[in-house]
Amino acid sequence: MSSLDSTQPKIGLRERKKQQTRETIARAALRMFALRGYDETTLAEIAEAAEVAPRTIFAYFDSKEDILFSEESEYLNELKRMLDERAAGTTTVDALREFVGCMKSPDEDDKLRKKVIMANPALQMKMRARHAQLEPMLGESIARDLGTDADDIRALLIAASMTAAFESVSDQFFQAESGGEPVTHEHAMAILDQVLDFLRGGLEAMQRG
Amino acid sequence: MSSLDSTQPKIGLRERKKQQTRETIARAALRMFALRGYDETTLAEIAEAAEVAPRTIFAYFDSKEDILFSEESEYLNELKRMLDERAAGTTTVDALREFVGCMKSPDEDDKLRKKVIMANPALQMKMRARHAQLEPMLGESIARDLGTDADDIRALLIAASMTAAFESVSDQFFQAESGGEPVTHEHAMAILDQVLDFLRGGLEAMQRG
DNA sequence: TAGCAACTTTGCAGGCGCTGCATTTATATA
DNA sequence: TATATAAATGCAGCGCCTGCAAAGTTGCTA
Repeated sequence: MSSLDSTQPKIGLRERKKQQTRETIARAALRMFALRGYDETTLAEIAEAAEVAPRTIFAYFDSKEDILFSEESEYLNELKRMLDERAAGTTTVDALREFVGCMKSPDEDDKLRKKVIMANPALQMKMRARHAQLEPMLGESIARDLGTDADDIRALLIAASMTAAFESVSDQFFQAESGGEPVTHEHAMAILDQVLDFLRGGLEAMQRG
Repeated sequence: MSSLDSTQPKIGLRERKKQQTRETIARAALRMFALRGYDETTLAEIAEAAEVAPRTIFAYFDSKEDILFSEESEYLNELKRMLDERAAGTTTVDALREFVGCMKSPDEDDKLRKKVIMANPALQMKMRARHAQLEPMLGESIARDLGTDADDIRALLIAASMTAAFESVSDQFFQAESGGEPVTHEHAMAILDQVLDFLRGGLEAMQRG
């Protein structure tokens, strides 16, 4: 171990270059999607703009779609991690609250991505499909909280409501850019708490019913 | 009007043949998907089995995916129609209740379709995406009931909950085949009513909160 | 019933996304 | 510097999908 001292070349030139190439491709693609449309941009053109061979793109992304969505998907993975590794005693709802609390507001690229997606119905559908992955994830986590199966109607309802709340919050984060008032974390939390009231009341009513 | 009497050749041979061809293609495709897998079945093979030219398939279906999903989509269209044309005074919830009440249990082809979809993660995602279309539809309808915007959190929550309920019911309709007890309309209605209790209680709690 | 108009089916050429495989080029290590 | 490892590329090819024009059907009417 004496060989690795103060300087830490742990992440060699290789890794750095890879990271850089990946980002170059993603940025080039995003720019072109925004400028000319998703369908109108070919992988060959992206490759040219990123100064790589078309074949190389597939060393970094699974598909054209993935170039656009992979970054956003990181988000979901992070949430998944938080749900899996949450401390004993904390609930799914707590984890989601914490997650929303830590959400960063969208940067320029996020906005561009959203713009590209919103300009293309097929992409909107694909985005929905990705977001929909959230629901079974939450449902499972909630079922654990409740000590029931994942197909328990209560778990499903809670998961669906929380997903809706989450979607609503992220939508508003974006819509805020285009004219609306700025959406703060407090605002997001307020919505989340409304949803919590809704859930509490709903579950109690089910118990009684 | 004297010319069109008892016999009604309204639907000519042409229309009938078209309908028949469409069905032939759909059935051939479904059989092959079930037998060999969706990805493993090419359009050329489907065309051969259906005894049409490959190019002809696209006269009837928008895409390979559409061959599998178009029939199921009819379902959603019907629901949409019911929501749009529902009598004044009846709510979205009423319309959904009626719809679930009229749902026919799945036939052999429905089951085969489900099997094909469940065997392929990508298809499952696409199915989710299609079902997700239901939610904004319901949301809009509910917002009308409530006299609010479609992005009102209450409308979103109700829509999400109802969608979850609907999904749960149709899932159970299918799962019932594979070992579980048969799921009756009464059972479905019971779930729906539970969800209604949940909604009522939740909305009241939000009001108070 | 012959012939015309409208419609359906088909073939052809080609674009695009994506993949496997082999080769070349660049980086890391001994 | 030589060698092992890994990334980038080129190439050939499959499969989905499209536009377009030709060929084949069907339905109506003179």
